[in-house]
Amino acid sequence: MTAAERPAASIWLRPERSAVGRPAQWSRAEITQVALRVADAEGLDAVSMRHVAAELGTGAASLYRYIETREDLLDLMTDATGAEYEPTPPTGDWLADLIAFGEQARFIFRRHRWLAGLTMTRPVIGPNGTALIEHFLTLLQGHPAAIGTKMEAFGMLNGITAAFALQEQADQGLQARNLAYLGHALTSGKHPRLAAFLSPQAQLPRPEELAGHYPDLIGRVLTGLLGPAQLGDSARTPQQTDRAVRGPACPGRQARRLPGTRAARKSRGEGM
Amino acid sequence: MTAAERPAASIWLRPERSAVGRPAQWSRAEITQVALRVADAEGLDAVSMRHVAAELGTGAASLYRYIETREDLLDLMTDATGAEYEPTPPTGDWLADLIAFGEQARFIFRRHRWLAGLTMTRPVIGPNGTALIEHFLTLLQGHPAAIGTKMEAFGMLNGITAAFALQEQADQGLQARNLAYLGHALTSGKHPRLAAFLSPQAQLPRPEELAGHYPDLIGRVLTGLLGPAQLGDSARTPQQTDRAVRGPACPGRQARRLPGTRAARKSRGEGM
DNA sequence: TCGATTTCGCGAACGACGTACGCGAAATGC
DNA sequence: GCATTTCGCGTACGTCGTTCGCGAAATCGA
Repeated sequence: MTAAERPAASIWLRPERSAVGRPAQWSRAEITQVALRVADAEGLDAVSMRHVAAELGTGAASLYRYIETREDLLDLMTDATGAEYEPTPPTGDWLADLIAFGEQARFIFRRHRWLAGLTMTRPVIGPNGTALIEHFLTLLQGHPAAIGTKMEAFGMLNGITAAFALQEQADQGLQARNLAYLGHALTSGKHPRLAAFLSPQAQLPRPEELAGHYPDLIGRVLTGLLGPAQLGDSARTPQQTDRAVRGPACPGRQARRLPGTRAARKSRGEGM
Repeated sequence: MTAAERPAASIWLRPERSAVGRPAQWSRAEITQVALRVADAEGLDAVSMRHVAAELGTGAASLYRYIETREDLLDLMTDATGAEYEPTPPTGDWLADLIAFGEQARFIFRRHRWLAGLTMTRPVIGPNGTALIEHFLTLLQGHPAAIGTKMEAFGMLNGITAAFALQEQADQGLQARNLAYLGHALTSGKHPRLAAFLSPQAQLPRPEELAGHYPDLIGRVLTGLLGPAQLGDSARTPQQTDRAVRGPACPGRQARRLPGTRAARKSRGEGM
């Protein structure tokens, strides 16, 4: 009880089980898998201590031998999804590699509809997240940008991909409500331009089109952060302050160079 | 009871109060304001029916005369923040206008730290949101893109801005935990590239730098969706399928230039 | 002015939640 | 075999969102 009160380190820094005494019946990994199944099937709200415990055939209190809080469980779930990435060796075209990386993230977000919201609100880094960052940096191996800039790019890649996923999977009922309200609001006649959107036959739901924009958009963002892709990148001296590579983008403002930064945290799997 | 059971339309489509009977003591707007204060001061979790009711000097049950569920209250809060935008007339440079629009959103997200996460997970459209979309479309007045594409751009602008805000305001304690774990993970020696990030002296959070990237990034995204900005846009025939305007999907190389963003606005003498 | 009617205020209660406590059971090390 | 250590988990506490039902307060029609 000495100091274990408030701070409580990341769950991956706390020992899972001890060598002595009665051996545990399950493992964090098993519990995490059960929680993942529940979340995928019934949503994140269904991941309650009681529900997960019941799925294991026991009571809620038992779980507290494995985790200290429900948030620990969510952290484990988030990081667990990071294991679903299939790392691919760099091809020499870093931008294409990064886009492919993002596409994988998109599929994972689709597989676990609760994940995007969780990673946005609770970005957590565990073993899989760490490996993912390392892999991301491998894809950028030889790119001249500063390491801080690369981390920033990693964060933006994840953030925007999550935003994209959330847009794709917006709740059906909610969307219908919004549409219904819009339809009503238009009767006031105060929204002529919006009216043009709802007047013809519904052209709202067409997810494939949105999805088709992803590679382009994410490519633009990454180009903005890391500079235009060129195969000769690896020939240039790595580990410098990168800004020279970038296009001007917002010319009025910043022509400044800020030396190495820290920037993005937000690993791959993280949670709400 | 006939059909009012499950669907329950958007709260703005449900009557606030009736003309007959005992008049209500408060209004939805007043309750919303109280909830906003609570959320800003103590976070979204503190916005419980009991807490908000206590703030009004009453019991939790009373609130149910005004809203049907807590989510209604959250919806009201979300839409209420939409009133904080200060609409500005179009300057002729739509990209600059949209970036300024996004910057306003960023400030609002900063003012209400609970808002970004909420809009991502529960995108809701009420009166203020409707007006906001209308204003957004006004800024794109004359742009040749199809209306559906413009709506898509609206969604991406909001989503990415929220992702940006969430990145900026990532929980301090969580970040420290992540850093602590990373430090530990590096001892395995399996993450050489990541090690390069943590090895030098601490590069602590530098939010201004991240913030400085916002106009550039959002500009690139919007350009990707809507095509490069050109002042002559309004001269072209509006309301067509836009695809011709767009650049190639994956800008592998190609020297792209984004036209001025801020300068044009200033020359027209606009308030933000 | 006076019921009839309609709505409001809200105390009390229900079920589900996260979590703490404590004890008997089960395994280990000596 | 015994002391030690951990595990399983029933029970309980406090908080949450929400429902019920009743007395109070207002409006409406006459």
